[in-house]
Amino acid sequence: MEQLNSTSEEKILKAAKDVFMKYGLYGARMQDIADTAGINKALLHYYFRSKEKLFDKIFENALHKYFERINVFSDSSLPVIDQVFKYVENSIDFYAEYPKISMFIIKEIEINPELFHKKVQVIKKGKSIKMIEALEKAMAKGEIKKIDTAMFFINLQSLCSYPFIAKPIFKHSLKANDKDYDKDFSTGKLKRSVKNFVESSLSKK
Amino acid sequence: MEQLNSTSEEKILKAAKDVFMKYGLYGARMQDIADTAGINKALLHYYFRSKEKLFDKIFENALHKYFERINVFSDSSLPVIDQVFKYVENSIDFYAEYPKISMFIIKEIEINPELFHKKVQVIKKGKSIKMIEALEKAMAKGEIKKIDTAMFFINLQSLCSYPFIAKPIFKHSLKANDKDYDKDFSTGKLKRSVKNFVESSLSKK
DNA sequence: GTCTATACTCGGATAGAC
DNA sequence: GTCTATCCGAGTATAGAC
Repeated sequence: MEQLNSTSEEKILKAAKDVFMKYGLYGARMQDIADTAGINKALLHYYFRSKEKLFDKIFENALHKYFERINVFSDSSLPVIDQVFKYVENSIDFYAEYPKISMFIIKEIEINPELFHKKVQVIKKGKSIKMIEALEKAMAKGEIKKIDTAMFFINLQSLCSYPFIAKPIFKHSLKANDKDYDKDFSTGKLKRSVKNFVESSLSKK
Repeated sequence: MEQLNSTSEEKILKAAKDVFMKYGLYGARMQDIADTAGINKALLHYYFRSKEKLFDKIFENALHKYFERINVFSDSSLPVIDQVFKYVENSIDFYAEYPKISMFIIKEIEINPELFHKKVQVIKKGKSIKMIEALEKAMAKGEIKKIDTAMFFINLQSLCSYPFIAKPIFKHSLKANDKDYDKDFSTGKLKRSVKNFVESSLSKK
């Protein structure tokens, strides 16, 4: 899957992302990355010195992208529910594009929690989740139901990301072939159903 | 983490499960499994001949356990909503006990889809999901709202399993330390919130 | 910058003693 | 059944030519 109009470094990063996301740090093979990138194995070391360093780069990029998405919550003047709707749409579009990102992060945390904590501190600098803060405010003003905002957040993340993660299982369980699942399971349908969840969880009547 | 009152074979299976679930087939190391089991590397080969064969055993066990859980749906005389409630409780208890099982299966499908399909055919023999069938029936009788049952099933699985899978991320994002998360995130709270989802999705009024 | 050839380490597997 | 010692292929990394 060589990309013709890109530098070797870009090709390597793209290939490394795919291979590391599939196999993890220890499961991935440098040869596999080189083949995927369509270049020679020695070149990997020329650009990134070692497997660990290359992995580090990929992992860091993934963390950035993920936490950026998680924590965007615009301070617009819209009602908070509409803001959550917007968040849901963006999240689902995001996961449709990067279905494996959260799994990748989760797996690597399991293997190397220290690395994760170190890197996340740099990225997040102790910021708390904006959506939760906004919901707390709205709740205080009586705009929405009284809820456990952290649990709501967990539920929301679950609904938005798990369908993409577990796609291979669902595909099979629901006895649909590739085409059927991808057709049935349009992101549009998912968005509607998650929004229903938001509505019934937050709306007062 | 050697278990004193068990045979070597049992120790190996337990250790192999932990190590394979953490690192996957290619990332796992036989030495690591042997150390975890508190036995010698040669003994692994004595009992299971090869890494692949040992992995196969573990993967098969996981599939069995997982699909058994997914597909239990009692034919009791209870209203279908109560049956779904029951299903939710059992599922959450199950995932609390085996938090990594679905992730393990998903990752390995990604790496070796053929193996998965072969094994699942043996396990499932083409059976479709009982809960979905029950819901379709109830819907036809007008007992519940008109819904997309497959999407409902996906949502339900998401709500029940993702919180356990993503625990390491949530722990961090919600800025709680281990204790806090485990306290806050009681399975009781989760069960209630998922049941609310079921209620508002299915109940006619 | 990119390649081929090669050094060296790691990890799966086996032989053989007990 | 369980261990130590060892073999050998696979995988990371480097040297050096172009």
